[in-house]
Amino acid sequence: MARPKADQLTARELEIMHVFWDRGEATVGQVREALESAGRQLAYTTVATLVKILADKGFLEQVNHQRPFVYRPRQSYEEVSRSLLGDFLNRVFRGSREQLLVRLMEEKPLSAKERQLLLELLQTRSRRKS
Amino acid sequence: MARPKADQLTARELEIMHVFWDRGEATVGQVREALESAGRQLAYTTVATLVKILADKGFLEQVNHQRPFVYRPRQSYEEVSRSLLGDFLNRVFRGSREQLLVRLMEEKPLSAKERQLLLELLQTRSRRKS
DNA sequence: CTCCGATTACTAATTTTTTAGTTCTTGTTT
DNA sequence: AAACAAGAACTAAAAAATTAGTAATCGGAG
Repeated sequence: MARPKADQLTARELEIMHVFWDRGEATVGQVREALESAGRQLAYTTVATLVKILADKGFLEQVNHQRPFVYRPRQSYEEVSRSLLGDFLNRVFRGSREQLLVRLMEEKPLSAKERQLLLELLQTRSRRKS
Repeated sequence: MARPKADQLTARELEIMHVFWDRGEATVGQVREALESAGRQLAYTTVATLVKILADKGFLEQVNHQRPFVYRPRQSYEEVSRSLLGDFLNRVFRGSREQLLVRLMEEKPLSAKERQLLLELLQTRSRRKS
């Protein structure tokens, strides 16, 4: 038997998607430039290939018919990152948010902003004590 | 050019590692059984291949010389999960713990235990106000 | 209208991943 | 000692991932 299909965003695909989530829409050339500014240098055709794959997988859609084709995300950053996080949580921490939280927090102390957010989460996301 | 090397734990490798982290050490046969009980059915040789790869990558080490060989983790769950989380945080959330927290919490309300943990984190992990 | 440059489509090469079969070893049983 | 069975090592094969070259196309410059 061989490797089975699995339709997830890979590391490189995610880098591409970040460009689209930042800009809303872009051409292959613009993506290539953006990646270059961010320090990742890829050939134009490489980026084009990735964009095509992402379109095939349903993460991007073409919005015009004139040449240079413009693409935009079909799924929001919120949706995709939530889904990726869910997978990751299961794969690495077997679904334990607690475990994840412990690991997440043991690196650096909380910033003021993070502290603020946690306080807020504690209030809004906790089960009401009826 | 071709695909470059990247030495990370894959999904399947991680499943194997979980068995070792649970038991401390095990033979290939024991790993195969454990996976079967957990619902994943893999041929003996498949598991053997994975174990070999993990040993090559430095995640497992052989502890004896009699057959059947016994292996144990060389890196703790804490270390590996922290490292994986760090990568994930960068790749998906570009390092923003806040973003991750928001996504993590918007699924389900906090359990009592999680609530407790957060309270504790707020106290111990916050910067002291000097 | 033809050629040019940009862009898109097609092809390709290489490594990894996932899965498992085949062969080789080695200790045990008759 | 011969063969048997369990396990380890070697081989294999298909799909995915990553990277990019080459070929086709299309709109505009001359």
